[in-house]
Amino acid sequence: MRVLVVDDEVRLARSLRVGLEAEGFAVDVANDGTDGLWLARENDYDAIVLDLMLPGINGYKVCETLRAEQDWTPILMLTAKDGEWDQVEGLDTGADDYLTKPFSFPVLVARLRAVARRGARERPTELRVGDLRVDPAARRVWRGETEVELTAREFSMLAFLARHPGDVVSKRQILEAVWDVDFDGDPNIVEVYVRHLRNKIDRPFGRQAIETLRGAGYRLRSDGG
Amino acid sequence: MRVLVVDDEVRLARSLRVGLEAEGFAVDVANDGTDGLWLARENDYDAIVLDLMLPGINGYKVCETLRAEQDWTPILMLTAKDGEWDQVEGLDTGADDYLTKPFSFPVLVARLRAVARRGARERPTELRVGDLRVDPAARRVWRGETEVELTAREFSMLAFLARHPGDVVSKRQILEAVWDVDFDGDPNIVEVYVRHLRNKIDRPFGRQAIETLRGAGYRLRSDGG
DNA sequence: CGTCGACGACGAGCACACGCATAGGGGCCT
DNA sequence: AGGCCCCTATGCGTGTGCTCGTCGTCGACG
Repeated sequence: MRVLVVDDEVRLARSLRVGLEAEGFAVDVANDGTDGLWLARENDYDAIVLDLMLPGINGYKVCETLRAEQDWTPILMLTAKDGEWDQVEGLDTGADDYLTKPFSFPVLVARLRAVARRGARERPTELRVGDLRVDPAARRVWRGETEVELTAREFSMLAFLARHPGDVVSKRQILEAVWDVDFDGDPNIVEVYVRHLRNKIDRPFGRQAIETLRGAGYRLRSDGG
Repeated sequence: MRVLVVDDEVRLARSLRVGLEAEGFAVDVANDGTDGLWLARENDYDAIVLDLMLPGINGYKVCETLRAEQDWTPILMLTAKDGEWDQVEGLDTGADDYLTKPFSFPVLVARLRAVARRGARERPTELRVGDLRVDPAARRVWRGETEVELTAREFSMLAFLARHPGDVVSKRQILEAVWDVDFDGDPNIVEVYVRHLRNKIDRPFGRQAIETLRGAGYRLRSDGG
């Protein structure tokens, strides 16, 4: 169980290292945000304990950056005063849990085990394919900076494609994912909706994100067209 | 140290009772939400372990009800699948901590001690979505500076929406959260209440906080409209 | 290099189910 | 007894999903 501790308070960091190692964790320590980010990128941790207040890059940004780079390592955020830190905000940044200082060590361990056990869940938050952004939770889509309105079916289909960027997906796969596993209508419907999608996310922007592979299926270009 | 365990899984409840008593807790057990609520009202516990999925009144509602009655007994929420339960939502309902099943017993004990030690906290939580303010504890709502009067159902529904600002919530989700997990009546009821809400928090202010997404559900604009 | 076949693109039209609106009855509490 | 709230029931408009027929285009093969 590998853990990265990012905290600038040297004494606290040290006692965390000792304590966690006694609990059987393998611990790395960084004393500022830059180092923390670097270590997090280079290694594969089971969890990261991240202080919010840091010299250089603060914990908030570190977390945000990792998530933006598709790194979903579980993060336990440490916050100094509960007043100025909004829990919701913390979790929204992409942290998996938070703890308010001062905290008791057993609680930290318990929480750490909990977030690590849950593991790096892949986040549904936002799919990015080139300059195409799909947010399944909010059911919103952007091409670059402009938002695009899609109907339920259109969205469902784009979301499916966006989950397989650069891959060829057959008509059958699309039918099963977007319609039903035992869909037996006219497969033509897929072509119709591909067209609708192209009219909304490609044509107005003079781009070509959805490619046709004759006899094989469709492919969403991973560079977004 | 008195603890109330509310869980419908009889075997789990029993082993929790045995384990916690071995740890020195005095344990009461309820097997459904109704009993749990009743026991919580009648007695003065140091903490409550509350399962989310319950027959009768679900854990979500139990928690909400207690808080509405100004009962701040620390609550540790147990959630079945981490997928369908949003941690933020759990904490905002008024729970003090949460634990995802399956969990290890020592972790449960540690967390339980932690929330109990912290004690009955005074309630801060207020949900803010744009200029819309929802106070789940006090059951009050403001649009800007003017307070809005809502009925129980209306409030429950708005609170749910406010816990997912900017996200689409399906009619099914709303039914499960606001009504019951196994609600089987006419989903039309959701539309009716959406209308009521709009009449109270949107129309008088010439705003549009609740959006309709055909075939998908509803969305509370995160800027409040 | 030309022809033919198959697959996909396209446009328009139709049906329907989804969501909106409103009214009214039943139950609970005061 | 009255009022309030919750839910059911029904009609209505419209956006959405889907069907269908035709046209265009790619690719294979002689």
